[in-house]
Amino acid sequence: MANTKKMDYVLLGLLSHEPMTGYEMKKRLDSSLRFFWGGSFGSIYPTLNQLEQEGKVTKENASSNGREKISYSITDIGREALKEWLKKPAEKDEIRYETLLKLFFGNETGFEGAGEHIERFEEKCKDELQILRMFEENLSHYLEEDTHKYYYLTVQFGIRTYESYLKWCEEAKRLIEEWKR
Amino acid sequence: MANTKKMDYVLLGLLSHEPMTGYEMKKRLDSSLRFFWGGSFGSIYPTLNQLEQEGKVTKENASSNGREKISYSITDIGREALKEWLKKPAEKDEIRYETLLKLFFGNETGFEGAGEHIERFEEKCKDELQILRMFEENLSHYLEEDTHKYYYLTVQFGIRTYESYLKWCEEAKRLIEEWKR
DNA sequence: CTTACCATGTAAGGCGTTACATGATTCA
DNA sequence: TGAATCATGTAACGCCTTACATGGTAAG
Repeated sequence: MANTKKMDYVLLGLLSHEPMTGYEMKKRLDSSLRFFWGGSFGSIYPTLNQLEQEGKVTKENASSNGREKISYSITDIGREALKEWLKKPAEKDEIRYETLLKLFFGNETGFEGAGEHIERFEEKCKDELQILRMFEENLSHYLEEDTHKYYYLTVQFGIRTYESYLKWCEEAKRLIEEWKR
Repeated sequence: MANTKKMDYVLLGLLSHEPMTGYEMKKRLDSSLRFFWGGSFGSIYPTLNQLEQEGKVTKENASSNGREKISYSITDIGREALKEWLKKPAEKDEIRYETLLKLFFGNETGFEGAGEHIERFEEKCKDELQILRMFEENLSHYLEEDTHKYYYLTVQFGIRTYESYLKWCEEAKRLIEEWKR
């Protein structure tokens, strides 16, 4: 149950904001949602067809100049299904950090190796934080729109998180130096 | 590549600390590693057999009083494979938070619904934080042992993270109250 | 004219959970 | 005596990524 697919709700959610193509949905997953969710074309397109058969979305040919393009819109049935799901408590919040895994078993490679993992992680965090701060800045100009408010909350979450990751990096590096001696 | 299975390295890593049974490995996954990694019996036992066939672990019958029990130990080949993997940069650090997903699409259910998700999340965080602080307290008495040092770093990571989550919860609730008016 | 991007889709295969199956021991 | 825990394992099934396949347009 906790491991059932969520892609249908993700797509319905995106379409609840505005009609768009599958390609555009992928872009949203890679930008706005990238911090806490993901997905590939291989799961987007089949799910969209399934949603159409269930009457939760409608297709509309939006091709222009011979470039194939399908615009999807959410239906009342789809919106109801989305709302129903949204009302239920979140089932699973999980993190999977290979960095922490490698750190946990760090004894095999020693403090040197552990330090390298932390430094690489630190760089990644700085990059992500920069992206999130950009989102924050952009969003701050459009906070009147309600959908942006929710987006803003998730961006704040990300910023807080990465900031605390960076603080941990400092502390961890300090501890390791201490242990090296 | 980033999505190849890691279970073999997880099990090798656990066995690099000391020999143990598959059942015990599952318990470690559910305690020490629970914050950043997971796994079920359905993936542990088959992987252990695979590792044995690859010569990376050895089995030893450790049954007592008719209770079936198999103790696994890591071999030199296994330790080499583990080290090799540990030296490589982490490929994927990802979070999947259904809570944030539901929050992101919060416009469909409004501030009330969003607030409820945040409060449930807050409770979960408090529980997790309490567990982590217990680990921290226990570990602090045994920090001379090197393996515990690495464990300690990951616990610190968890504590920092949940603390910042809780701060975000406060801020998010405050913002929502403001927006409600 | 070539690279990047827009755009849709399928097929294969791996990974991992859930559920099932079995049985012993410990503790209340 | 019943529940919880120890202990191992398999089978079915679902989900998702990767890779492949195709073709148009825009920009440099």
